[in-house]
Amino acid sequence: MQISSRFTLAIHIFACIDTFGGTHKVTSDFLAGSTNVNPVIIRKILGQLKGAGLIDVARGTGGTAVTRPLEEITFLDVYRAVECIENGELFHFHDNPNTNCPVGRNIHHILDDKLLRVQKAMEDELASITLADLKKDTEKYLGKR
Amino acid sequence: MQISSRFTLAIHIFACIDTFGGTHKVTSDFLAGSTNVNPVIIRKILGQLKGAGLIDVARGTGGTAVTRPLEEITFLDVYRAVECIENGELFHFHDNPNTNCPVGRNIHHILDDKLLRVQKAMEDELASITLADLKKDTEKYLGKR
DNA sequence: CTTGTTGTAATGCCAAGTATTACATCAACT
DNA sequence: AGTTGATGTAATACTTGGCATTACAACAAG
Repeated sequence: MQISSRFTLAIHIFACIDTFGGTHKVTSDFLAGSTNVNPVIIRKILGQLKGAGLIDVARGTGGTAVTRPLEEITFLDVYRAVECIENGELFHFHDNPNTNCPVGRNIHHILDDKLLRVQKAMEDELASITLADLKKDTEKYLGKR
Repeated sequence: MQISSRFTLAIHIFACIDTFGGTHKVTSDFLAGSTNVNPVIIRKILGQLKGAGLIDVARGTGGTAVTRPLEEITFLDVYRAVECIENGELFHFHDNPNTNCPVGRNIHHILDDKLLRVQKAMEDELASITLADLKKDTEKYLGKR
């Protein structure tokens, strides 16, 4: 299974705030237009990002802004805000391995640390990318055309 | 979304082959017993592992064996055999970003390399673990009890 | 040719993602 | 104060993918 598009949507949202935050009011409808995704879905994601303290959303009047300096928000922050995996575990384990079988009884002991290592490698890489990097590259590509 | 349990199931299967391959005939029913998963699902996974050239499955008579030395099969090989993600992409992108919006038009250019880096970090870590490691740790834990 | 097994199709169920409609709530502006 | 344009959120529906299950054809060894 792939990681839900909520993550790429959230990043897209930040790119829009970076780009249009100064000139437009960035509303859920505006974002829905840019992403081509339903405004309610956008609002749900905005709610998650807000819940994680990454953005402010102006109720009533509308509009969105980032709360912290862009260098201080990583892709991992965004990923965690938006990806509601149970226990934060990347790998889904089969539920009830047979405890009467020595392998079934121990498979978690055998595997858990390895899976965690893989997950950590991915999360470390996510943590190495910040919204400042995103903004820089967004400007680079928008400048071209 | 989490990575399907097919992956942990496949690893569990290899642990069973390591442990019982010498003494039992490792059939889909046997594996279904150890994993507590339906035999048909097991056979489907066995088919994928076989398709990837990682195991031989004895049709008719039954039983399973690994084709290569364990040091030469990595978790990444198993992951790729079993996880049928389209294009092998870990991240799911929203489908039709608005090409009339400069951000929507460029979001793929902006993001793709970063997402690939994250995916590669994960896959490199998967590639660093072999079935020989799995066997070693399986023996370690089974020895204890 | 019997037996135990694999390969696979058909079907069903459930969870999660996404779309959509509807509406209450809110804050600014007139 | 009322209008207006937003957000927050519930309800509903659709689709997809994972997994379970039944059934049966194909197969290989005895």
